[in-house]
Amino acid sequence: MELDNRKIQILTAIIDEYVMSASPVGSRSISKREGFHLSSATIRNEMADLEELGYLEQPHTSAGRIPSDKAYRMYVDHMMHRADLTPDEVRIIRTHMTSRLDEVESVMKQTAQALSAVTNYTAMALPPIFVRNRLKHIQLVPLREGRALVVVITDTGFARDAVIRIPDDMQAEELERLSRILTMRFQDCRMDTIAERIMTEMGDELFERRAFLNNMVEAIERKVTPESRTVELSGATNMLHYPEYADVNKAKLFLTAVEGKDTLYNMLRKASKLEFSITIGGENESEELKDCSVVTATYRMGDEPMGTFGIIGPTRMQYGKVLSVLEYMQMSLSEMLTNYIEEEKH
Amino acid sequence: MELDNRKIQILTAIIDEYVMSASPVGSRSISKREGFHLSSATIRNEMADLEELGYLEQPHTSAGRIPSDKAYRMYVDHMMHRADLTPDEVRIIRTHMTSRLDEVESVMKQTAQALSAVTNYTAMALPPIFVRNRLKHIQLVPLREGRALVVVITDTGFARDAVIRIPDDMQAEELERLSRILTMRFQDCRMDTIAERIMTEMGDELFERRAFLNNMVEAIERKVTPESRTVELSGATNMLHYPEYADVNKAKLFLTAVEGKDTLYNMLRKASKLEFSITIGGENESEELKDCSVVTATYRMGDEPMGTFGIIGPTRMQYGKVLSVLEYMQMSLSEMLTNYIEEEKH
DNA sequence: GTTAGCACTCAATGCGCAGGAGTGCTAATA
DNA sequence: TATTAGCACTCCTGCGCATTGAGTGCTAAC
Repeated sequence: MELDNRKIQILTAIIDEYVMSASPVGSRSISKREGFHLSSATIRNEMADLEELGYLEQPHTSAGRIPSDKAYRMYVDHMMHRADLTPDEVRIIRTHMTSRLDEVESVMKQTAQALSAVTNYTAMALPPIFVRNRLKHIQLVPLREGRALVVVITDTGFARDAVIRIPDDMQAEELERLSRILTMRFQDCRMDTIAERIMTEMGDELFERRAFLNNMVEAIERKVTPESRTVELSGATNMLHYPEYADVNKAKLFLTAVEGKDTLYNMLRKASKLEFSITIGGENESEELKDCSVVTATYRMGDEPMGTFGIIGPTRMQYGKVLSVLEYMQMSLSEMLTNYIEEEKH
Repeated sequence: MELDNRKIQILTAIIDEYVMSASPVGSRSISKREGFHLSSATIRNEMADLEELGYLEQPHTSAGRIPSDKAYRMYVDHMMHRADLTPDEVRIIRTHMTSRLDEVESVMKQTAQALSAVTNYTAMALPPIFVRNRLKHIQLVPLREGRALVVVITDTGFARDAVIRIPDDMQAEELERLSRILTMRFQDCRMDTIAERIMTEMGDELFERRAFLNNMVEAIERKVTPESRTVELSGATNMLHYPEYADVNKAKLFLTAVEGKDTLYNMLRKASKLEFSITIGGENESEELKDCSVVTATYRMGDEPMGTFGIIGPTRMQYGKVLSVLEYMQMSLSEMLTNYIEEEKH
């Protein structure tokens, strides 16, 4: 026995129905559907087959059927069609995205908010990761006795800075000279290796300034690495609308899992290797998300993937719609960011 | 009839009991308590009086009594005693507070985390508000053709920065000169007035650079004002442990109120005028928090109040413990921050 | 003023029963 | 041979009802 055309049609109908209603689908409701000219008995036979094949499950004997993870997998791989965004949905996204581009963190926050508002699921977003960026410019600015500002600028046009201590005898000219040397020597060096390279390559040369160098390098590293594992999260409570989470304990498990953002961070980092990813129910590594699905997309600056965002919802999810929304958002984010660096680079 | 000593003793006992058990307190359980040598009948009479006075409520005729908001108010104002922190609690707080002081946002995040971990309620924290700080230094750093970084440093030692566009013909020397002039002229000027003052006092003088000035001033304003209304939130799901929120709809209301951080932001801003504040149940302005209590504390840098943090819990809250925890945290934060500026100022 | 005793109230719990949605199987039908 | 009508069966769901027990208020005695 195998999955013929009619079985696929029926399976699709069951998934559609279940996604809408959240309750087990009976044979009668399918046979009454537009486009099916089969009696409920025939559907029943087919459903029994689909169950045997592992695409359907029965909560108990006298209930209808619900799709299994395997069914959703089949659905997203072969049966699903994208659902274009309505003008309304586009409008919702647009009204959320108001931040200026140079405030990346807040852009990502708004991305998450827009996604959760438009999908009614939980949304998350990873800010751009700078470690793979390259150094464009480094500048030390004297502030006052004993303090200076160190500013690094990446090839993607973003700046990070930190106030650092400097030796009392260090003058403006020396800082200026150092800025020039560091910029010249370490331009195009990747941000994640710069700290080490500065110390090994300059440590001996500037032996008497070693402590200062160390200081500076540490400050840069702190600002550039995603130390805090930031994940912008929005709409966690959206999940409480769905009958899957009518039970407080279920809700607690889910909310606790997303509140401790480590799980999400790891998932997104893993997904950042892929343009899009869909993880269904039991495919999730995290125990608490075994009856959720996670859909992610990765945005780029130019050719370089920079960060990932996505949504979490019940396995019973509107995959088509969600994918379209993510695709739209990926496109506009990537475009915005890419234009930004093009402009930066002239 | 008035509140004599015995009534107060009984009321305290009922509150203690109810805070522990979350279920209506009967006369028997009080009469059996250590220290009471009264029969349940006597307690019943007293309880009837307390109800008449508005300190107790009865969910239904054959249930015990629960304390009213008025009772809690009385309790925190007159009956409560602080509960010293256990070494364990101090340790929990310490292990959470690991961030460097110059990364204020992450310090506040950790403050909220520590508070929620140690109290098992929901915690929130407002980062320092810079508008009342004074300018110490302003620096324009040339980045490359058409761009510069503007950095402002406050008397409290914190730096904010933004990338701005500059006219193509603007050279490094001009930026340096401008930095010196701006710093000299507007040093000690309050951050919330600086934008306006720069425009009125320099606008004519630097007529040909007016557009640029405007640009710069706007960028500063964006970074300095708490536009994003950031509230660090932690442990929202802690509330789901309490029987008050066994119903998903209750939970949803609470979590939604807390997720849209505006309510919290406003509450904290209002509370920032007070060293400590306790708001009980119906005293809350926000409808969704009418059966929560909010306890806040304000931390300072030197003499200046800088921000506020606090916890939200069910009205049935361990007020004594919570106040002690907040007091401890207020002290250590204020101390840390004050030392920080002392050091900055030499 | 305090307490023992008692009748009363009312939410919570458990049980049984009817209703209904849905199934699988069989036999008839096209 | 595939489809379908029919039917017995399963099992969740909701409802009504009686039972239980914690707690009360009141009265009368101490």
